[in-house]
Amino acid sequence: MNGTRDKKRTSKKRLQIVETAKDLFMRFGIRRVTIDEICRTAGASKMTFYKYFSNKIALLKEIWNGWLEEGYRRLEEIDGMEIPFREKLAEIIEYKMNLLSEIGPEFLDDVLHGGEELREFVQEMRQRNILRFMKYVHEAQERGDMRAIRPEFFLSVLDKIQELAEDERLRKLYNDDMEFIREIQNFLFFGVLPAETR
Amino acid sequence: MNGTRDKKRTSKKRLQIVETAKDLFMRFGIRRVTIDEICRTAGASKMTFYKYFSNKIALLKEIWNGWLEEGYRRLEEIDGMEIPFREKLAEIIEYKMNLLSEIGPEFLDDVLHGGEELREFVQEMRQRNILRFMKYVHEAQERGDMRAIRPEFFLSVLDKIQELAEDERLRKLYNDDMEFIREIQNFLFFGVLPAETR
DNA sequence: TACAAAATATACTATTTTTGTATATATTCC
DNA sequence: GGAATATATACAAAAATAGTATATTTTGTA
Repeated sequence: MNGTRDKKRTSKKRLQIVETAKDLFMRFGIRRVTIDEICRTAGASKMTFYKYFSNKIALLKEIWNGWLEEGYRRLEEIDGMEIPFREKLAEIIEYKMNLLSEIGPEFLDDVLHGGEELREFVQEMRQRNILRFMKYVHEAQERGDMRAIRPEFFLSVLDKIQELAEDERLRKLYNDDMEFIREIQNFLFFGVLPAETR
Repeated sequence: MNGTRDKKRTSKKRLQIVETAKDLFMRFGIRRVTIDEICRTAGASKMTFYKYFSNKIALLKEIWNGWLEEGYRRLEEIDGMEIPFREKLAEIIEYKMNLLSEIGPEFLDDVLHGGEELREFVQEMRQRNILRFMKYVHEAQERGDMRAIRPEFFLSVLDKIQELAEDERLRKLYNDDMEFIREIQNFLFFGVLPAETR
């Protein structure tokens, strides 16, 4: 009577429910997707759903958590690579922006304007995320890889840049997404001054 | 007391409601979008909505009708162009496929699996559409622009081809949409045999 | 300015959807 | 065969949505 917990977390139907929900949430946001619809699409019965999750929010939290974990793993993976810091930063930004565009604006909207509980959860997760990343930035500065700006400032800048990246009208001014991403990266790395003056 | 009807159909808010609904319907389908949401997004009050439309279906019918009218116009426009018939057909197909991909699968799903009334309406519109197109095909055959296949058969073929075009897995096998569309066009024009044997 | 048309705000009821649970049955897989 | 897992169905409670009534405000224009 040991592996019960583990079995529960890896059951076939459970995984199917999670994957289906992920897909639907990403396409339509959260409020537009009903539990019934998730079950139908996943080919699972409602009872099975409630066996594993107490409600839609619980399921959502698990999905969100999964993304964060994946993000941590990716961060460490990138950090372990034998490339200059600048390229590491570029990798991280690209990863984040791709994830963001996959997740889609509807999803983020619903999370941020959803109920109190969800907003709190996201805030908390964000906080933990930030702490990890701050440590990372600090180490980079110690090594001399980054200018001595305050980590808190850097994080706020990243937030603003993310907002920029989500601006559709802006994005449309570029021929393709890569060009847009590169522009953002270059600005982040070098600022606005031409190379000679630096 | 004359232009009342016209004024009603061209009122600013009315147009805004229609445009907003179009956008939301195309992105999320019909059932996922509430009247309240349309009003909020359009910056109109619910009373204004009900002044112009009796319900969501009525609004939808108007939108659908608009697309059909646009389609007719485009058909005539293409027909009037000074290009070979083959290219006209290519233009028509491209137009249809683009419209279809803009509309999105969620929309079509909801229309087809929606209530009785809506299905009937769509059937009726389709019927009218088909009659017009049949006439077009017939004329082309009279001019010798098309092989003498039966127009009904040709229409069924087009239906099947449209189903093909909507198959995501198939589409993914091509580098880009244009290559995919061209493959379909070529098949439609020339069949499967190589040029020498024709 | 003054009027009529158009739009809004608010509040409310009826309807429909969705949620979450209970119960009895079926399937799967050691 | 038996435990774990999944299902079907039906149902009450809760929540969302639709649609209406009434009173007020904004807007265009004669």
